[in-house]
Amino acid sequence: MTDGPSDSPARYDFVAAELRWQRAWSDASLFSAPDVPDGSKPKYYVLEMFPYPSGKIHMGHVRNYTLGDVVARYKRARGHQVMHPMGWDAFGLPAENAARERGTHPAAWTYANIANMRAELKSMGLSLDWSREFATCDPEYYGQQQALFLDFLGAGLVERRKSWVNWDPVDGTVLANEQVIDGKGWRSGAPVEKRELSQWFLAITKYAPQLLEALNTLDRWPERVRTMQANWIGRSEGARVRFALAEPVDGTAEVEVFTTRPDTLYGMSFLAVAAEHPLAAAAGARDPKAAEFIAECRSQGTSEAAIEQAEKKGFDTGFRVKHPFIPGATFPVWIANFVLMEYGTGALFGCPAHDQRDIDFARKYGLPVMPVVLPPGEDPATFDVGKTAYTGDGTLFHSEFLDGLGTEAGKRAAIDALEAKGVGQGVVNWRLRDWGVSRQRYWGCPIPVIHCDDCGIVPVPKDQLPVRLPEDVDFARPGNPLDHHPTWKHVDCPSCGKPGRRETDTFDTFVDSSWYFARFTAPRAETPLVAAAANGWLPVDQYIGGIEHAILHLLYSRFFTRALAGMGHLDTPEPFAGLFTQGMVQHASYKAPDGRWLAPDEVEATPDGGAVERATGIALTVSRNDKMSKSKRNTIDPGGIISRYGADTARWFILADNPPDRDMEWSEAGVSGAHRFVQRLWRLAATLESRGGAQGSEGEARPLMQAVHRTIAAVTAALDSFAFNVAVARLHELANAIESSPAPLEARREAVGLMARLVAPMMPHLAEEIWSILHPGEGTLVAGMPWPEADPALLMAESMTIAVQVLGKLRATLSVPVGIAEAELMALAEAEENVQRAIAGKPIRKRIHVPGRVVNFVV
RNA sequence: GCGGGUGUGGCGGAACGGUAGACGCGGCGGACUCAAAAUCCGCUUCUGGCAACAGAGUGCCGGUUCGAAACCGGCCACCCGCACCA
Repeated sequence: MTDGPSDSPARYDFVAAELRWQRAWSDASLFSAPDVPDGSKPKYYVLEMFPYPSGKIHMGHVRNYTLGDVVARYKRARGHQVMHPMGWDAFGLPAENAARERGTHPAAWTYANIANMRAELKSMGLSLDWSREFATCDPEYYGQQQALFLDFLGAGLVERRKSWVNWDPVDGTVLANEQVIDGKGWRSGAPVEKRELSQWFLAITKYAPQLLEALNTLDRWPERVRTMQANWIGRSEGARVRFALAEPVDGTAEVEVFTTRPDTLYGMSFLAVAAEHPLAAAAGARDPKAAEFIAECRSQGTSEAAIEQAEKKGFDTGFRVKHPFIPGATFPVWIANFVLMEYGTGALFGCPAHDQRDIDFARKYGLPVMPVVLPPGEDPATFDVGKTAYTGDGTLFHSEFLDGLGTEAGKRAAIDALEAKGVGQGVVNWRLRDWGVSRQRYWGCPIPVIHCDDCGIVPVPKDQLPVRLPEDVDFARPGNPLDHHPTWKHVDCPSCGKPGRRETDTFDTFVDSSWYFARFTAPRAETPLVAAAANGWLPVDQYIGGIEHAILHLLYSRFFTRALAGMGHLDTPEPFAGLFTQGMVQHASYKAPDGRWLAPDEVEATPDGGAVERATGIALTVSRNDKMSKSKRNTIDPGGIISRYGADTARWFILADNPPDRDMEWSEAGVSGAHRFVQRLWRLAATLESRGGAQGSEGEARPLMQAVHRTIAAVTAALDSFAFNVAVARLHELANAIESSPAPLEARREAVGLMARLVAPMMPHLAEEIWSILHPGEGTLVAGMPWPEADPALLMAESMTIAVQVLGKLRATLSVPVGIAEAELMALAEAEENVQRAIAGKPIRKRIHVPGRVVNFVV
């Protein structure tokens, strides 16, 4: 048999085909969603986290949008009315960096990037409803966001208070945490200071109980994300305890602490306050050494990681507090760098024996360690702690009226006693802090308020929205361009008409991404949302994005949705009914001995698994599994892959390589393997007629149809459970089965047609191409066809393979008819030569039979 | 530091507590070709053995079970997040 008619092309021309089918889908308007689901079919809203328009799409985008597109196309085929929109998370720091570095305006830079990335996304063949596209930097979007903010204000969900920021004293700007490198400003190199600013906050903590409680209802979210959110919200029961100062300090008579362990009050050996605490300030005013220590804490960086990883340090203020229960006993007040001002009251009492941080601190500064909780089975006369605190439950001792109580009973008794004395009470404390949304930057949504000397803070009237960003801004000067713009901030007070000042802070970009999914349901509306559309489409049925958003973005969006529901904008309290978190895309990175990072195309692999620089032959340090990043130069441009191999190849490789929730490693070899499969499937269809087998008998058709229908069942189950790599494996098996099948032509034609439909969510262009080869001139699009159904009659097997074990070790396998009697099976199994040898004449004590699977003899 | 996760051949991975390694990548051998590419066929966890087969094996140590990659306890390594990166 030859390869087929000599005039048939031997290769699939994916470049022409992909463009052709993208146009056909667009002409048929297959992917546009109605404004409100019309009820003809169940609605399904698929959404991937929208991209930041950095300039080019990266592999993480390709993975994210491929996953979403598989879901969208599959659900459409399963009879859903699908909404699958796309937009741009377009505000943010990089646009300002580009403006400072290259002199391009942030808006021009951003919209040029969007144009480029839109074209790249279109080349992927995604089944998106592009008519709903918007960018968060469109005034039509951020103006509606300003309107929402005014509603938040009206609902009492906005507060203004002071908080600490990273300050670059040379550049005169606030720095993001990522702009602080080793405690220094990334551009100026100057040591970063903490500075206190008045900032806008959204009162997410008012929703803390609901946000925690409702995690139980999110049964299509990954367990780990729910756990992380629950820990982040951090509900803990404990007590607030007011310690009287031995001597009043600046008129203050007491310090309040929060503790989750009021039962251990008798083990107290010190009290510690944060460096930002008023008592610390009072100490600083009295003692230059204290002020020096506070300054040192202030250079520590504002992130929790930086604070907790820093060496534990303290300073004894000389102030003392009285114990609430022990008459006459007083304890020193320290300033400690591990106490967070934002958590609890910014002060804690130290019980070294039963808290690890406290004992580290106590050992370092020679403070007493007094055990008061006796672990089960320990002797009170001998129990002591060394370097490790005992943090578990036990029986209280050395604790007067608490002696003999267990941990829980002790907490209750201590709280009762504190309340009776009027020096404390039981409280629920939350780790969650209010959301600071102020940013001192240009490229963000202006916060729509005006400051007036007489009226105070005045909201911009809704009919004056949007508050547009000025276009003529100067990035040459350091600081916030809005603040030093000559005219923009000078406006009259809307209330009294006297000269006032615009707020020059803009919103955190997380605000932009906290409601975009709702705006997609009515992207052009003159109000932020349209209730009928939002309620019709929300919640998002399947949301897909990176695990790095497990907490902040997802929690902020949940808060926003609840707040919007509370204000009557929509009905659904939760934005995302289903969540899938994808892994990162990684690539090996290559570093030269002189510290240069080399791009993959500058590198040659060596047989021993290493790599050398192609130009010089210098051996390189290869590090596998590095996150793709510009600084390590290990990024692969998806655009190049798509033009060289086609979108289907890129999509197929990304799906085939590994489970989508795990990190994946991009490999050239894997891509070319995927492309081979694309060509092979196409050939299967294109050469069907010429491959012989037309004379095959009807009897040979049945095994092939069984294979096809088993594949339908397996691929359906795999797609339902996000096991896309397994779906790919099953389709490989089916291709193998079709190629080697002697079935007649018609059966093979049917098999290839069904295969095309199964492949369609993953490789949509190839599916159309194959379908059009099999059904020339019909003009039907696979993208509009229903999902194939597996025929139960073809799923039944005639025989099965049973594993035969002796003592759990495999000794033989048996192929038996499906309906075989147990006794007959046991006899056959026992008669096997290998089984007999393993039994070695010993009596069989037990026979275990797992139907359809295994027989195990216990001797 | 705190919180969360992951770990299976040379590589990516598959496996309702029931035949570990499906499927693919890579490699080796062969066919076709003047040759190459493309394509096709075979082998490919490790050790011993011509083979039949036997032993070992899912990060490490221990446990539960007739049977553990999966369940439990204790470790190790790596990855993600930590509130102004998006």
